[in-house]
Amino acid sequence: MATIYDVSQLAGVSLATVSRVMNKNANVSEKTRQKVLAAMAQLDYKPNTFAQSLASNCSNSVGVLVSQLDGPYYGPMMAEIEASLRAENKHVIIAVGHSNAATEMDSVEFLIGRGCDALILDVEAVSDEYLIELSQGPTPIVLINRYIAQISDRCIYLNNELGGYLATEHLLKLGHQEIAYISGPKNKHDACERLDGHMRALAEHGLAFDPQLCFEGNYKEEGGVDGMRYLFASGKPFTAVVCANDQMVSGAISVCLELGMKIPEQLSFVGYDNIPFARYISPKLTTINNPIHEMGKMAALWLLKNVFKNDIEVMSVFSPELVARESAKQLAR
Amino acid sequence: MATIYDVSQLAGVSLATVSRVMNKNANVSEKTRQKVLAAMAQLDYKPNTFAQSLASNCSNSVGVLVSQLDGPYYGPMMAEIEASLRAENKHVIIAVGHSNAATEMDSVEFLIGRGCDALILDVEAVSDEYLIELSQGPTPIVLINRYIAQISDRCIYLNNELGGYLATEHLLKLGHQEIAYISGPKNKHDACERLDGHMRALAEHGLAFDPQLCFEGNYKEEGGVDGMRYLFASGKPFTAVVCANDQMVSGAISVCLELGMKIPEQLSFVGYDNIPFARYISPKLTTINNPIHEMGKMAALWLLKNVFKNDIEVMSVFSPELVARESAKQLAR
DNA sequence: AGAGTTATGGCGACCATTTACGACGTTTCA
DNA sequence: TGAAACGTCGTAAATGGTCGCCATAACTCT
Repeated sequence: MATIYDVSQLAGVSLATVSRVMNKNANVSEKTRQKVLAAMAQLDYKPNTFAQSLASNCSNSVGVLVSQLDGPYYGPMMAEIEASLRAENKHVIIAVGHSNAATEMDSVEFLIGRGCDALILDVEAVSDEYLIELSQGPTPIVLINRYIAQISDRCIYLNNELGGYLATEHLLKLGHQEIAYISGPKNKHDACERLDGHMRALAEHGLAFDPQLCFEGNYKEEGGVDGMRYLFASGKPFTAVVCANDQMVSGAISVCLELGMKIPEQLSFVGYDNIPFARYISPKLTTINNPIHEMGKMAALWLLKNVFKNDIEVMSVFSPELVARESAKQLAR
Repeated sequence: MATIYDVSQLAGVSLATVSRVMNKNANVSEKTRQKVLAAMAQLDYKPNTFAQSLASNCSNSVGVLVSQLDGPYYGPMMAEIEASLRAENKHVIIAVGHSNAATEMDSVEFLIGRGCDALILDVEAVSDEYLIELSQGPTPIVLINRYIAQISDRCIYLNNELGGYLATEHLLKLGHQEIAYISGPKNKHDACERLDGHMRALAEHGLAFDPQLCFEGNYKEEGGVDGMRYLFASGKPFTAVVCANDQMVSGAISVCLELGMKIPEQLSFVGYDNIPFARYISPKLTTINNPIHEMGKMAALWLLKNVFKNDIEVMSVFSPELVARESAKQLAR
């Protein structure tokens, strides 16, 4: 493999000049530039990445830590992150945190130890304090799907509380008064925020929140299954169910269909996330749009601008929006 | 940041000895070992990854190239790859090929150029010859979901032809004779193989393959939607549909449900892949199990064993299996 | 005591970048 | 004409862990 030294020999210039040609931040005459370029082409020269990283202390890599890789949620986000960074020749190193504090911290250490220039974190279990301290370290971080006031400029998130509010408000507008709720795990920030929104919507309409009509699911299909069985077993009446994500809605609906119920005629459902499948399951899900892929893109662009100093414009913030499809229906009187 | 030199000074030994302690492949007396370890702890010494990579010409990273990151298919595979490699302190760099030959080759170059020690490739557009040549290069590769005879030891794949056969055979056993087929893109290997299996099943049962009952979809939900509309418009009679993946089944079924049809009473469906959602959509999908996550794990373990020389046992091969659920039903006479 | 084994040190190669410094040569302007 | 300014390019050192090779020691076993 040809080295920069070989190139300098062939071109008849010094090492420094070859480097100057490659990192076009210094003045080099056009004539020497061409000589060097020709020598590089002739030798099929490719800079040694390891030596570049050592000397410049920059690996051109970004670590991305997500809670999980399976499931419908993170794929679109990863896709956007990869595309945006790849376009600027940065590579993406992935790690999975499994929504566990120890694993999340271990993953952060792992990524930093591997020389990532910056991190994109979607973490749920780790404390605010940890992240604030981390943000003061040498490796820049961006938080996705989480808001911490002290480092708000590094937070790219959706107002989950508002989303939860919109979901329940939609049902209230359709005349529903007895609304059950299948929550995500209470140790996850977004799950709590969504539930808060639900409770605020109830309160603003003068309705009491009934803890017995609230079930803590696991954000997976089984969570919806379990939640639905719990709600039926509770004996409490309800005409609509809000689920904290679409996967749990699909599990919940599958239970109802197995019991021979007609959805949404007998029971209305509202989900959250608007995963790609939401429009293909039956009935088509009414849900809250969660532009997770755009958030991924925004995180990547933020890093390109603020860490890699690219001259890129970063988009503005977004809001949750209701997507009304078929799974929620006007309450029959 | 402390360097290996600082450690050697504090411990009163040479650089070489410190290195020997870290890379426990040489004889070091227990006494010096403890001295060095103590010095490292005292200085909170962390080896510089970049220097390690430069000197050892090994980055402890594996490049993973997949066709896409969104969709339900690759998430589980990535999750297993990440978990298996992470357990051995290897990191995963991702790239997306978009089923396009130029992009795939570019991505391979990108990953190799970044110093990956090995590659896991799920590529569809690139030619066999390219991959054979690549396999002879300095960077080891493993192929997922593709079989090339000349490098069969590096291929981790499922017999797609057999899977296609099993799907159609299941319907034949249920009495169906007029079976439509919604294929994946014909430029993808696995799509062709699955279709081959379908045709073999028909042939073995003395049935002719009718090209008019075959539609080339795009492996996404819309492909199923388009396929279903095409089939209905064709005017040809059919009692069952095989789709080359589950996403297209869900699209196809959604068209039928919109038309007020009863599934599976009026039309049977068999899918392929057994994606997580398959059991939560209504009706629950009868499909071919595609253990893509296990294949990911196997690819990772193969690399750990053959490239990183870990003493790990790699699992054996797998076969496609039919998962009979609700979307296919005995033909009423 | 001599032979064999184990432990350790020294050294150079690996290789692109950055910085400081200086040496030219050319241009510009007083 | 002389000096200052500027563009261009070279030199040299530091960055930092690994690995192989060779040279010493310091043991252990007959």
